[in-house]
Amino acid sequence: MRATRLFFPTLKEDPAEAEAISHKLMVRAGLVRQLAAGLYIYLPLGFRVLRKIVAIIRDEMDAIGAQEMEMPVLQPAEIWRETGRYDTIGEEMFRLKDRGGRDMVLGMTHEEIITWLASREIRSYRDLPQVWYQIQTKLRDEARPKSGVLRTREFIMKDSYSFDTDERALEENYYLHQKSYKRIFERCGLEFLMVESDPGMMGGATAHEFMAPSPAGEDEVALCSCGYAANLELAASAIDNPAFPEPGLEELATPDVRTIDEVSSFLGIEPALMIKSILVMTADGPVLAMVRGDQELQESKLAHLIGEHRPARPEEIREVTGAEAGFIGPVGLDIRMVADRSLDGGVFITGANKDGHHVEGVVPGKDFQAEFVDIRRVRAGEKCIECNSPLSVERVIEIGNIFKLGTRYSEALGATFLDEEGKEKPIIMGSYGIGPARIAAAAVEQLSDEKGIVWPVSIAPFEVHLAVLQPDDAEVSAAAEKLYAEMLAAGIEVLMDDRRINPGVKFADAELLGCPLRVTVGSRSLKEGFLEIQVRQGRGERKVAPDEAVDALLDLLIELQ
RNA sequence: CGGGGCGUGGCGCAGCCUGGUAGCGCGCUUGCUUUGGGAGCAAGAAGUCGGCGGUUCAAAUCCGCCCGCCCCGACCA
Repeated sequence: MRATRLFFPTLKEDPAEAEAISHKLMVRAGLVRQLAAGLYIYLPLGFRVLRKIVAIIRDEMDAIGAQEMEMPVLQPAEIWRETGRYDTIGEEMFRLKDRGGRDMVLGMTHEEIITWLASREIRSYRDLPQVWYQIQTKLRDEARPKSGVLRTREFIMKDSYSFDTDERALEENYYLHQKSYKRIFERCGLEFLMVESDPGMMGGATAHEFMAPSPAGEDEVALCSCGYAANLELAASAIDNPAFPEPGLEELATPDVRTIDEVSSFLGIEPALMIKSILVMTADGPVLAMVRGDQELQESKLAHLIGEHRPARPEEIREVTGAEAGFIGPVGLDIRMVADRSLDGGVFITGANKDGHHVEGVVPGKDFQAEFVDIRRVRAGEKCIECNSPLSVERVIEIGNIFKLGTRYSEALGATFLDEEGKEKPIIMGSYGIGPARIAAAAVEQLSDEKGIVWPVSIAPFEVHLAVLQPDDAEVSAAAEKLYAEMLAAGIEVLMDDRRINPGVKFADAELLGCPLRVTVGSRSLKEGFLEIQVRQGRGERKVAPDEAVDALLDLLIELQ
């Protein structure tokens, strides 16, 4: 490709609306343009990257025997009602009516459709196992699109679904996907982790996420040197007990001190000796959630236990506890109570449910009854539950996930098969997703430098950037054209910058675009009989004779793989 | 959905407080020069100042409503 014919509008300055590195660079390098919140146009260079990523995914999916198909984006609401998700998902799903007034939705995922298909076509255990996949656009009316292409309302996604006769076979497919995903992310040149994850609305039993470490990520994971790795949504840890005082209920006047910080410094005690009480409302009434004063509540863990909930409003807090938020506690309350395990067996200070007062000497399990479960948020430095080493916490971009769905969808949609004994059974399913745009953004986040993007060879828009410094100089032009033709013949993907612009601009654009190798053809070095090859990553440079350039490039490309 | 910020040629911004002929840098066009790290000179094109309404002799500027975009939080297969 010649730069004079390629549409790649580069920008000298960062776009005002961009915050994340990948967002800034992808816009500046002319890869994408934003149409509206969470909607992006992929320009030629961006689309080339996306296609390469998709090709790698397709290659690896095919390699584990998955079969690609294409499914409608527009779907009848009826099928989503059958699994119950039409009602549970809410505003995140785009909904519309067709001309006949029928309720339709725009697909945000395809469990319903694929299971519908399986329910009609799979009859016998002889038809199984099957693994079907699609690489298609999904639509979600995100509450908050952000960070460029990292969270958008429309995005392509590879989704695969496995259908098996039993848990063992599902286990096999799950494992195959794990291996396949690892190969995909390795081939894409990413640093990544596999962590335990919360199955969430997928409603499955086991789930893992593939995460690319990056400060631009939205998720956090807890990691241990022993290999323990989990999304903070469900990560667990061990924490030490403080030295507890004597038990024995005693009311304390704590006028105008409400927060944990205020109370602990007012009383001269450490926050770990307090109980933090949070009142939330569920469909079944109020629930008091409690963690130690120095800890934070992990909402997703609580949600697992009590279902959908929201923080109580001030007047609700008053009604339930008789006090304002700063003075509430478990003692004497007759509502559902959920306490973090770290509270079991200690002696604490907490709100007295009386304005201006706290109560000390509170023994959980004795002075109040509660369900003791893990509902606190893991923090760096706490101990691993597997090996007791200190945990680290890292910010990550979710680039893929795998779920064991079980029979959640097959039962709802009647996807069954007859086993060897002629008995009807629900198909055991798994669901596996990868976001190509997130792979691209994660690569930019992880590998860019102050000059621009540094693409891995496997997903670079072009492998070689051929900078022709003096396109009007007959000798330079001839040498460049010859090299260009040789590269094409050798199967090298090359972008030849033949624009009549200053060398400085050419170099800056080359570094911004981030192709792995740059070849410079200029009159100065040509007179001395050489060309320069620069490796984008690290920017090491070497001189080669024009005749040896293609071989040198091929060698370097292999080296960089 | 709650909180905050922003909206002025293609891009990045100033001007708004204190109302009075719309400005800067980059980019773009033409010409000449330059040609190994974002060139110089000259001449030019390009803006309903997000929208609607109000106040005023006069609104980019003041007031109200709305829309859009970004950030934090909630949410998130």
